[in-house]
Amino acid sequence: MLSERRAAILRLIVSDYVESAQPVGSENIVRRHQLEVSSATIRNEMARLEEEGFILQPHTSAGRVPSDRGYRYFVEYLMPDEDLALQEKRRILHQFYQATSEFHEWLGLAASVLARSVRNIALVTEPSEPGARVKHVQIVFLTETSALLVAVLQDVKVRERVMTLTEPVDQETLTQVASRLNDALRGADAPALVHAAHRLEGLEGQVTETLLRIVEEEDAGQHVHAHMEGVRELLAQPEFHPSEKMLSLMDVLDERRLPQALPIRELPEHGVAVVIGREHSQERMREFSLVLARYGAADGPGGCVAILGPTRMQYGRAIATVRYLSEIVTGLMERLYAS
Amino acid sequence: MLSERRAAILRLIVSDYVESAQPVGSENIVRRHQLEVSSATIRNEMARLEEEGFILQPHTSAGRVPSDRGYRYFVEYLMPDEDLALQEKRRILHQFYQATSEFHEWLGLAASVLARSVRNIALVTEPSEPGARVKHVQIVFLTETSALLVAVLQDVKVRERVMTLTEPVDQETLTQVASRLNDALRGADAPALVHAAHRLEGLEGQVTETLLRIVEEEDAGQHVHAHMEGVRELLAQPEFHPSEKMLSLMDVLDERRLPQALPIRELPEHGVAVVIGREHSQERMREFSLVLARYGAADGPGGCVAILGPTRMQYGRAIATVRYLSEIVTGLMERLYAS
DNA sequence: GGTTAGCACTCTCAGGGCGAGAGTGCTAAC
DNA sequence: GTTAGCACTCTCGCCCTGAGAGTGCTAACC
Repeated sequence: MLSERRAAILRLIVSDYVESAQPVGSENIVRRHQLEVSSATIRNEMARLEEEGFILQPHTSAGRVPSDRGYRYFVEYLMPDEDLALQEKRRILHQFYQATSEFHEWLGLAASVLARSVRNIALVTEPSEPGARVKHVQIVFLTETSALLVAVLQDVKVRERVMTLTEPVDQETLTQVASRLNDALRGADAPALVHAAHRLEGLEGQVTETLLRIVEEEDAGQHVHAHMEGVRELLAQPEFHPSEKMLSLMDVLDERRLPQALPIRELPEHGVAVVIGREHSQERMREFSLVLARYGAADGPGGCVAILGPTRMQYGRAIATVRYLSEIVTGLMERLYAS
Repeated sequence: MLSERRAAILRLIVSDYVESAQPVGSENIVRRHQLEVSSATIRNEMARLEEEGFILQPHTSAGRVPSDRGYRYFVEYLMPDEDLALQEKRRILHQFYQATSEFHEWLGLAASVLARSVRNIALVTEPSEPGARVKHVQIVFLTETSALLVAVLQDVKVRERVMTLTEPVDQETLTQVASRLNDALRGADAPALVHAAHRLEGLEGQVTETLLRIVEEEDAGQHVHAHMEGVRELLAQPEFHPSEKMLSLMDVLDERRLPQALPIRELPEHGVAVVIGREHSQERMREFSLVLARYGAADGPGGCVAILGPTRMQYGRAIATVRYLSEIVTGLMERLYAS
């Protein structure tokens, strides 16, 4: 434990440094906080604090900076037990009342509020539970030899998977299978599914095994998705030496509507479109170039493959790669929608 | 149209500048490409190119840099019609054979391959189709007064939504409603749903309206999600003046397993955990701090709310905000799982 | 013994000066 | 139309310097 005075000094160093991002010196500390002692005394104490590893000096003749250990001590013993002002709480809560009622979007909102509130990166993960269980199953006809398995898990999570079938079936059969499995597998977790998979045969067995794989992946936390916000806030902090151009890129990326900003509709049927710098309709994109291509069948569903970079770009290579990947994805999709 | 020689010079300027990120000068251009003419000639031509707006000078006595118009001309007329080497194509294709068979993940893979291949940001959107149609509907019992609507759209997209019901129902009823709606609404698009919503009453009407809202949102492209990769690649380019610390942050973020890296299991039931700098088990996180809290009921599903930033952080504020938001999310979740 | 004034010392940082280097445009001759 | 030559401009890296900030030590003081 630190003596009371040393602790007080450490507290001041931490809070000043957090605020200014500048190493804090003994002289400054007395001046800013009107301490009753002289800077020499502070210096003596600081020397001790440094010996014990709570603070460190970037170089001689610089002020002190808290070490990890210093921060830890601060968090553990020195930090005022802060709580948000009532007003701020109300402001935050308010935003949740206005939003949609989709839980998923609430999480995104939480991340966004958090990031803006503390000017750092905020992460909010989707909920998950160790022992995933099947709540409901549905199988949808796609083609004669493929079907979409939709599984609702106990914690209101929906997982889907395309299955390739060994023999042709119709929706009627699929619905019946789903109905039987719903009775048999309600509330089943991984071990129960293993058991059931041994017992069941044919289509039912195949579906059960797919369910098992879904549940196992869930248990392994493989698909835990996190909403991330505030990268721009963080990179704007002085320790990252932010450059003008970098921040303007971050602005473009933080824009939630980036995918919508892609001029997909204007794409030629085949081939690659290039938008360079000031040709962009959006102000923010004026420093960047975009190389993009559509994928998917001409009259069917489709999306786009794109590259975003500075106007200084290897256009030839970019175009060739975008084109090739859009072809690959188109191929994959044809296989999925089958024929 | 540019004269042949001027076009050739523009091409050299573009390709040299793309490679080096340095303004290119007349002397250098003749030396590097062993031109038959002198630098003075090049200078004359360059002066013309600048007059016509194809290139520009950052300042007197700097070399020339292509303008947006210059790049455009390059892309339109000067660019060699590049195609990827067969070997490279094979390398790319190979990765698609190894991966899972989930279309969604293929798109992520495409983005990742693209980003690494051209060292820029890659975007790949999920497929979408202008006139969304309902393919299959399922309704899952959650609580007496809430149900989960799962809709499969024509283009194999699954959308879910929690519905609050006006009167208590059981799974039996829900299944019947779903079955009737599946017959009535197969292949329905937005206008058809509007029509049906008018005709149908009670629970069926409510579900149809929810479906309508889902389809409308889909048509508006509101949920077009894009896989984004390669932010780090791009920020490492010289025009962004990348700093050491920034790149190390990007490394942490590009790590796909970031959510898994959060030590959720070790979280206390209530309260907030703080991990500072070198306390992290992961090498890469050593320069950063993490403030995190669990949300969700103690024995039910849950996730985590976290802040990631440099060790220089307003811990007090961060802790208070994380705590408050985890409480809010916990509350929302309780309402969802109801009681 | 703790505190402090005084002081010599160290190191960074911003600014100025300077020369090298790169690049330009112009002119006159080929 | 091309080019050698030249004067000119501007950046950039380097060095130097002085100011400023900060430190540790010592000796005196309470």
